[in-house]
Amino acid sequence: MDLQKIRYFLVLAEELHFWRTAERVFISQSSLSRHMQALEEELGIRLLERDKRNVKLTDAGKFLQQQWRVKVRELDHIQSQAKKISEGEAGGVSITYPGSIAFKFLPLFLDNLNSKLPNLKIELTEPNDENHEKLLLDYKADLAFGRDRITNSSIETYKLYAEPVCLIVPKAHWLTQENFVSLKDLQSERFILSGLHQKTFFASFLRNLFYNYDFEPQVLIESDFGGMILSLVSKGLGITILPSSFSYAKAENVRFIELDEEIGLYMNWRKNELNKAIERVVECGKETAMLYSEM
Amino acid sequence: MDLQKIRYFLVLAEELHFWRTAERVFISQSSLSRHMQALEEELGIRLLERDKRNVKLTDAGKFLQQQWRVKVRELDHIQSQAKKISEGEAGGVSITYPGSIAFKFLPLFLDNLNSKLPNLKIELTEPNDENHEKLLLDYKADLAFGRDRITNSSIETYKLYAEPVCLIVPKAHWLTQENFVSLKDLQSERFILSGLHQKTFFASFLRNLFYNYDFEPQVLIESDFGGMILSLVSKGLGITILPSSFSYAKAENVRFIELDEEIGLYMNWRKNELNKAIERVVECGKETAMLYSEM
DNA sequence: ATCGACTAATGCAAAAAATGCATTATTATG
DNA sequence: CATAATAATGCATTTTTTGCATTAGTCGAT
Repeated sequence: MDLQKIRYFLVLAEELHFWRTAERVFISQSSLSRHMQALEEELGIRLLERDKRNVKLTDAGKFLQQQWRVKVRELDHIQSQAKKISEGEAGGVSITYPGSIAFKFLPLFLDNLNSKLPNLKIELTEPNDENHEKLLLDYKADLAFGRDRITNSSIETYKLYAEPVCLIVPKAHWLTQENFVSLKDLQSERFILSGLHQKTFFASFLRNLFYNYDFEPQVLIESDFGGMILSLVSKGLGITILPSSFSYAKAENVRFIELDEEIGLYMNWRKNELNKAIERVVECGKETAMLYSEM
Repeated sequence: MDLQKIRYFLVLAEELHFWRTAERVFISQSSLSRHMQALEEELGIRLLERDKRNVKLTDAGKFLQQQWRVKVRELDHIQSQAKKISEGEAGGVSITYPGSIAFKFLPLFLDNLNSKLPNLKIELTEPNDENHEKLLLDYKADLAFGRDRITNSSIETYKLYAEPVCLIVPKAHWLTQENFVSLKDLQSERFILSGLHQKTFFASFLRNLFYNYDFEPQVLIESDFGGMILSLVSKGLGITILPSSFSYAKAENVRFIELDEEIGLYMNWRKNELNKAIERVVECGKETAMLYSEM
């Protein structure tokens, strides 16, 4: 069975019109017609109800449209992943990262990486839901920087460094590193936090933090995007808690106050990976962490 | 890209020998050789390292073997599901069920179903892990009988009936329906239970039960298979708790003592299902439940 | 070093499949 | 009833696939 036929079918299932479809896929109407006949024949399944004027999908056709659409995408994705493996250091890796490292560690890392493997194509994404584990296992990502260690037997993990978590207040705020005693004193403050209800590691870290200090913060605004939070704080709309990495974001009019708590940065990637470029990228990550820690 | 080529590749990736592979797939060696060349060409990916004497997979080849193997299976499965839809009431449905209903409700249901839809092919499985939800969503099952209601927006659920949960003891045991007061009196008894650590609904039901009566049972033996548990009880190896349905299993030498707790039986299936036979099967299930309740 | 056995690739001719044009057959519309 | 629309089909042409026979490397035994 030819995948091409399936692709044609998927277009036809959208268009429901042989001529337009034929045009869209650059073959003649007659060829398309015969492709569809052949496909139905091969499967032994009626896919289309044709009267001489209209085309519509049978139930089985609708089902196969839904299912095939997904699988064809997956097959394409698999192929592009295989290509990356095939091309090794001239290929590519796709990397996910938390927003906090975008200002210092990540640029340092990319710079380092680029000088070591100048031909490697790099694809960066900052995932919203931080489900790194799934992204790695589905080959949507090859290397995931994250705030937590993934515990999965087919994923390798490495701690790069730890950094303090900071309370961030507007410059004009009464609180300073010197007069800061405990989070408990901030019960009446308004917080801007990244979605506490979320399942990300940082969200659960925060929940836990407030739980330990035994109070519920007044959350004024929620945002997943650290840069946004920072800018709201600088506008005096509230205070927040973020990893100290954000101090490199050059936000104006804010003050960072270090807490006792620390948060780690981890690097996660698939074990037994066939894409050999990734090993090199991992090495480079470890090296960058050294560099970073010494700065 | 022809799926057939991929199938050939998967065989070749196992055999690593063109002649043997060609024989296994009933084509000539030359044809196979050219198929593999064409496949590599199309993908732009080297799959095989050939010297004149040996064949082995490249890294990309290994990757594609792993991934394609899965996807090809999935595509086949999709196709067979489409076939069932296409054939309607002359097609088939696959049904999962918990062991407890195998003695009375299920035979009644199947009998009823068979008289209503005599051409329908039925595939029965008793899943170990009871992850009905996933089975339904992956189209591994079309209708799932289970002890819990699945709450998923694309799954429809219907309560068939509720039945008491029973304590089951050997005939010679001192405990009877009359002298039974509370589970608490059974702290010193030895239990044979279905794996309490499991994630099945019945396991969590049991955990909850013991939690409410505020004691931890002494679990002597664990088994997932109700029939086995029953036979162990009849041999005097311990006592157990199971849905009262098991009383239809005609186990010798055991006594059932009804508890106050009840447990339901639910029927779950996909919403907006294209396989029209399933609607009829569902109806039939509801009808059977009426019948069953009146008996 | 030489020979023979083994194995993947290739030249070639025959067979099969796909393609597009022109045409047909059917149906909806005015 | 004429017309426009549209999917299927006959047919000649082109492209692809197939298997046989052969070639060309490679390994191992002598």
